[in-house]
Amino acid sequence: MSSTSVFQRLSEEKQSRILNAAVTQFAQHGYDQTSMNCVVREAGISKGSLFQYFNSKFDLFDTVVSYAMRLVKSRLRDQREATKDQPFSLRLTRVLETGFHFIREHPLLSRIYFQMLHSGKAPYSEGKLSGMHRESVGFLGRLIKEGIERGDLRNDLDVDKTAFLLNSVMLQLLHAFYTEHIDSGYGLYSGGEQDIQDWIKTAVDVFVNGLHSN
Amino acid sequence: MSSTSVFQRLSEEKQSRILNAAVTQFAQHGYDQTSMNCVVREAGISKGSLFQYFNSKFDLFDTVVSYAMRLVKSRLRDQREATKDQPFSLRLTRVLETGFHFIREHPLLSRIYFQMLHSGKAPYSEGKLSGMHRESVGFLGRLIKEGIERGDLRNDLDVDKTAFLLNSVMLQLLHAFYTEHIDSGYGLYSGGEQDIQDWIKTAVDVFVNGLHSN
DNA sequence: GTTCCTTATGACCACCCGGTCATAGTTTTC
DNA sequence: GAAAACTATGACCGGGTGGTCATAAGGAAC
Repeated sequence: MSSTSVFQRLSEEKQSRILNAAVTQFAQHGYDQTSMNCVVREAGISKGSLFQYFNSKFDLFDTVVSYAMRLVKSRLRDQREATKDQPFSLRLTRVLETGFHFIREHPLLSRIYFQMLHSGKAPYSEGKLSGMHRESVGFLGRLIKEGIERGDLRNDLDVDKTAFLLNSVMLQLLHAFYTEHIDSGYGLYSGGEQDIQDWIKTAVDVFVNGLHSN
Repeated sequence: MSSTSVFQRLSEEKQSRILNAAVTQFAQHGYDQTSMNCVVREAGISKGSLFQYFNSKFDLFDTVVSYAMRLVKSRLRDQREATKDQPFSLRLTRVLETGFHFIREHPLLSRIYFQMLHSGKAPYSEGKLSGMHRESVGFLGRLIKEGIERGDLRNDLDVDKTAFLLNSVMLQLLHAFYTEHIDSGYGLYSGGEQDIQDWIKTAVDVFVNGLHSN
C-alpha cells in the first residue's frame, strides 16, 4: 500500500483535523521549527499514528504544499480565462486582486508558500523551488506577451525580464499584505478592501505609465 | 566588564577568525540551523570560550548583523552623496550597481541580511525588522522625492508607495543575483558584469518609461 | 616561588527532536 | 466466536541542541 493510503482511508473529519493541525504549525513556526510532537498534540492523535499516515516530516509538509499549490493554480487559471479579451492593465489588476483575495481566504497556506520561496532551500530542492518560481513568472510573461500582440504594450519589451520585475512587485505586495514587518507601516498589512484597491491602482499605474514626467 | 570586552581584548587575528566562522555558518545554514558547536569547531576554539565572548547565540548573531548593516549603510550614503546632482534614472542605476557590487564583495553578509528580512521573524522582533525595511524604502523615497522636485518624475506620484514598489524590485533582483532558485534561469544568478548591466538597464527603463505603447 | 587574576577547556546538563516498534485495541471475514 | 487483518498508542532510541561550570593553564607582580 502506498504511503498515504492509510491516511486516505480515514474519515473526512479526521483527515482535515490532521491537515489543519499541520498547516497551522508549519505556517506559524516554519518547516524546521515545526515539531511533529506539536502537530500530534494539536491534531489529537498519537505520534505513531501520524508516522503511519506520513513517512516523514517532509512527506507531511509536501502533502500540505501540494494541496496549496493546486488551489492557487486553479484560481489563476480561471482568472486568465475569464479576462482573455480584456486590456493588459485590467488583466493585471485582476491578477493582483485574485492574489490578495486568495491570501485573505487562505492566510496560513499563503504563509507556508512564502516561507518556502524565501527561506533558504529547506526543505525543498533548488530545482523544485526554481520550477515554482518559473511558473509564476511564466504566467505573467504570457499576459505581457498577449498585451504586446494586442498593441497594449511596447513591442520592444524583453518579455522575460519584464515578467520577472512584475512578479517581484506582486510577490512583495502580497507578502506585505500579511507580514507586518514587510509592510512596515505602508498600509497593506491587514489592510481593508480600499487600501488594497489603492495599492493595486498605484502599482498598475506605475508599471503601465512609468515614472517619468510628461 | 561588559559582555564583549573579553572578546575585544583578543588579538585581531583571533577575533576575525571567530567572526568569519560565525558569518560562514549563519549564511550557510540560517540562524536556527546554525549550531554553536559547528561555529566553535570552525573557529578552532573551545565552546566555553565562545560563550565567554558572547552571552548567547543571539548575541553572536546580532554582532555579525550589526557589522553588516554598518557596512551597507555607509556604502549607500556615499553613493547618494556622490550623485547628488544627477538625474533620477542615473541615480537609480547607480544604486542598483552599488547593490550588486556589495553582494559580490560580501556574498555571505548579504545572504544573512536577506535571510533575516524574509525568513519569518526569527531571531529579530517584528519591530527591528520593520525598521530595517523602512530605512531601505525611505532611502529610495528620498531619491524619488528629489526626482519629482527636479522635474524628472511625475509630480502626481505617491512617493511612499512608489518607493515601496521600487524597493521590491531592487530586493528581488539582488536576491536573484546570489540565489539560484529565485533567479530560476533568468540570467542573474552569478551573472557577469554584462548580465547585471542588462538587467539594470531593463529595470530602470521599465520603471521610468512604463510598459504602455507610444 | 607564591599569589592572584584573567582566559581556555571540554565533559556535562536538561531538553527536545524525528522516528521506531512491541503491544493493545478494533474491525472484518468466514 | 475464533482467526486474521488493520489501526492506534506512547515509551523508547540515538543524537543534537544551547548553555554551564569545575578545573587547568598562562602570565604579571612582588
